[in-house]
Amino acid sequence: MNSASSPIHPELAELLPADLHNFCVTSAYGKGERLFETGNKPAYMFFIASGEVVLERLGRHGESVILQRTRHGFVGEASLQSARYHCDGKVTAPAEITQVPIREIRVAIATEPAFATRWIGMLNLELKRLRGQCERLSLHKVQDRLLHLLETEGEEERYPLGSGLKSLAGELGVTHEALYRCVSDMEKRNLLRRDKGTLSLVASE
Amino acid sequence: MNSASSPIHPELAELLPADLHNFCVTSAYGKGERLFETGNKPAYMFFIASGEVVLERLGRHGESVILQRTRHGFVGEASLQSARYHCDGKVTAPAEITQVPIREIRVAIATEPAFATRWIGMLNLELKRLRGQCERLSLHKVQDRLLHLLETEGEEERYPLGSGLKSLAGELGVTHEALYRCVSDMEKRNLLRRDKGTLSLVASE
DNA sequence: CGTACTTTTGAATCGCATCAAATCTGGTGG
DNA sequence: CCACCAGATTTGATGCGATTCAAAAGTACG
Repeated sequence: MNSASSPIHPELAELLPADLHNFCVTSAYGKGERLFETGNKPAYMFFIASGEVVLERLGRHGESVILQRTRHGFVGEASLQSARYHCDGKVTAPAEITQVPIREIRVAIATEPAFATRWIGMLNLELKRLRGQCERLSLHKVQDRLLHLLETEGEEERYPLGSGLKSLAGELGVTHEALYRCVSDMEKRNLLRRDKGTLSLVASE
Repeated sequence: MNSASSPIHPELAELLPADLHNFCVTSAYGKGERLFETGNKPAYMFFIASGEVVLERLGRHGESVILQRTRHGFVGEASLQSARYHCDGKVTAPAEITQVPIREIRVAIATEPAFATRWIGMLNLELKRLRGQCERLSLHKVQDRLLHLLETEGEEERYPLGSGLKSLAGELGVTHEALYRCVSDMEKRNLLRRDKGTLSLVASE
């Protein structure tokens, strides 16, 4: 389903050194495609320009756990030096994705200190995001988790739903039923608005 | 309470370039001491050689959330390029800690590619650990979280308790009462052993 | 010895998971 | 264009498990 290559995303162009641009291949991906699977040997790093990708791990009983939902930026950064993927990368909404060969990234890090510093900056941001997610998951009520998400990840207290509330439920670590009920409760109490594909907090006072 | 400096931990010595060793200061810290506080400007990176340190963030209602418990390795790696700390670093068990000036680390990353690569490797490990923690926190039952912890973080299915079950409860995102009950249940059912300061799984078949 | 903290147990309550089923939706092929 | 299907959405009922509040017993430390 991949289409022809095209110019890379400006943010990616700014992060990568110029001599890496030639190794980039940008393609369109359809919903349901896999970027990689658990156990495979990582060969490419994937930059999401648009659409949505989730990192998913399967528990021993087949339940899926959403480790990360990305609509923008790299997924699987941690696989730079790994021998195998430790989760699956699945496209959940039609996406524009640029693949960059990991080997070349490693070389660039070892030869271009400025790039290494930028890469570290990216990892630091991801660490903070993950710490935030842990903090969120240690809240006990669905509403608290949802508010925390809107406050910390939302822009202007608005948060885009990639592929519906169901996938958001996975990210919040609750069942979709619980999230549906929570959202409709909060709408009734006029705390939350839901417009097509976006959740937003209603300004209180 | 800090005592005189001493030779740095071999693992740290291996990570850092030789010319950074002179900037390291190793001291003993007592329980309750703070390495840093939310809002402060990061000046040092802290390497825990022994003891225990937690990263803690206070919710708006004063509840504390444990973001990370470290008994070995760096804490607050993500603050390398941050203007401010976004959580508190608290010593929870008497510790040997080496402080390294952040400025020098930044310089070293920008001038020694091999060190940058090692640093990135460390960040990648931390990312994986955090993803594991998110996975754990999205389990719904205390017992499942505890088993997951023992299986993924334990060595030989043994896991050292730094400062008691209470702090572990925080890390698992449950109340200490729930954890106490869970542990004693599992002991009764002969699934778990608790020796002074260590939890270990009982081999099943 | 007293104080502060952890550990432990008990009882009541509440929120979420779970199971079930109905409705709605977008997309497919006839 | 319509029938149909797979998936998402929504609502309902029930039970379990964790939170919460309370209190007692154990423990470390000055």
